[in-house]
Amino acid sequence: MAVNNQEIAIRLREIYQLMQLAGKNRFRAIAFDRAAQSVEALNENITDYIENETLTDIKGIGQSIAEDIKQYAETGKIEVLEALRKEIPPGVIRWLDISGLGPKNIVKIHKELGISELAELKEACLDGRVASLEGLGKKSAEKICASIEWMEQFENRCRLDQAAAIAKPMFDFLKAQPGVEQIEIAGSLRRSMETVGDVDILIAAKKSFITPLFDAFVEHHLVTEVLGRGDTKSSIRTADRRQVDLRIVKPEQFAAALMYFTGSKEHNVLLRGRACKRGFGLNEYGLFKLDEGGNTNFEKPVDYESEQDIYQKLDLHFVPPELREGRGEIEYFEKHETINLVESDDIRGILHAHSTWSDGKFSIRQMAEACIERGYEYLGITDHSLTAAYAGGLKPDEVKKQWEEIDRLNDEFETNNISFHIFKGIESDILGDGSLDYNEKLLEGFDFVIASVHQNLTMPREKMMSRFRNAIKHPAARIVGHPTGRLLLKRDGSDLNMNELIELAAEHNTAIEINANPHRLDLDWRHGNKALEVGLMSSINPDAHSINGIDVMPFGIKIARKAKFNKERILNTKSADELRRWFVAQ
DNA sequence: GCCGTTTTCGGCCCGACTGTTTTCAGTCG
Repeated sequence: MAVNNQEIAIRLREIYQLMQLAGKNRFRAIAFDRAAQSVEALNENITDYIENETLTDIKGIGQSIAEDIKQYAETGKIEVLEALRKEIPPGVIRWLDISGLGPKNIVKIHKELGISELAELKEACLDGRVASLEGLGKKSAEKICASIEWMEQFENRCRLDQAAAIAKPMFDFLKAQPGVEQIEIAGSLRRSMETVGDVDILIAAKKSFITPLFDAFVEHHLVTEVLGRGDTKSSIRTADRRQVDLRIVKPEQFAAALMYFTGSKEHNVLLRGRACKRGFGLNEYGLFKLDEGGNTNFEKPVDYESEQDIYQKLDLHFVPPELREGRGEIEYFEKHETINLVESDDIRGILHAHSTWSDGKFSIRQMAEACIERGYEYLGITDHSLTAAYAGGLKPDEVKKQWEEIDRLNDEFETNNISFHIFKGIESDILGDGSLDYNEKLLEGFDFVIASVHQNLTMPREKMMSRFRNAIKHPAARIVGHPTGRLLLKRDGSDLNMNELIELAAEHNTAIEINANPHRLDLDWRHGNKALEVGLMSSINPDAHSINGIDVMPFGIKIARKAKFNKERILNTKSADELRRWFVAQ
């Protein structure tokens, strides 16, 4: 049986979650989580390790877990996992995503109330059963209920990276089928929304190919459920409950259909209104000339070949899919040919990465070498600061030792004529009063400081703002990290006046990062217009805790584009020398 | 269950906050 790293990591993490719930030894449970993390961070394919019997070379995997992995590769099952699944009903695992509710109380509620579904839990919160349990009360029940409601809002949505991971194999598979003349991903995934509902795939094919194409689609090995099967559209669900819609249109309809199904709804409404004013009708089948009575012959669309052609007929330049949100893009592309958005090739270095000095999985050298391999010119190491004890935050004497290591590595690069530089950075906690984590003298010693909030994210808005004001005004702070602290589909971020924050940051020449981790994508792209207006600088940062963690950069770049950032306003498009100058300029 | 310049046992991320309590357990980052 062919297995991949992701799949193994998912099973190991499920064991971890179930062990927590089953009240097994905490450290034994954590061992499975650690093993899952190691497998995820692995650069090689785990099957190599299985075949060579070298699984225990992987940090965090010992004899026992190695056996479990082998068992899974051979039989598709893991004994421990199967036993745990019998003990804990699958519905209860989802409760772990409820913020404010942990394993202990989950088990208490599950056992004492005899419920195991999310909907039942919400019911029990509302009717007072949860509040009546010992150790829980009215406030706890309210908090759980609010969190469930928040989760329900996003029930059928997934993160951009999850959607992309499902779309890719489907897209590649369909593209290779006979009769496919054109194929594109449409919908919110094409627009690079941070969360995606359904994955939409659009194909242009002649009539005779339609049935075999839909057949191939619904029989794909990832499909676990066929939700619908028609002549123009079929929908399926995958094992992880994601929905994929496939539409097949006539080749001559493709451009209009792509435009229509890419959306957004708001963008489409504006386009249709614009078409109307110019004597056209626009829908998913094409662009049509209207007569004076507003009628048209739908058999005879206006000639066009691409989205670009359709935009042109509407007196617009091509609007990149990321910007089709009905937020001023029509007015802009009426006047301008292009917006010059930042591109992957513009990125020259990495500015937010952790190492084994705090909670990263790889040494500074390994992270630097991974950056060199990926063609980057520099790396800013930003481990956690003192207060982040849970993440192994650096004590002042450790900071100095880390600097020595960085100096040695930089010397080594220079001696060997490797044009690569490691910047000494830190991700300093913004403390409750907005001060940073080390004394002024130590802070001055860093090349740059990323200031991030990690604790007390739920302070009232005004308190939170005064905290950020102090941090932004701090001369050492050059970048604000993940401003709201949100975790997409899991936790709302801090309540902030983002407009004020952006203005203040621009005024103090402090950048606000676009955290490229697909769980965060924070700064939110919706603040792009304000950021553009005041000339805010940003930096697209992977917040990498492993080598693989560097490879989330494309998600950050997409969000930066969506937020209308050009190359000039992104710090890590600068050369190392330019950056050094920017860090010291106030 | 994993790991080890502390190596076959005894640790393992630890301090703060919250809500429930009346001295603390559970959760979070």
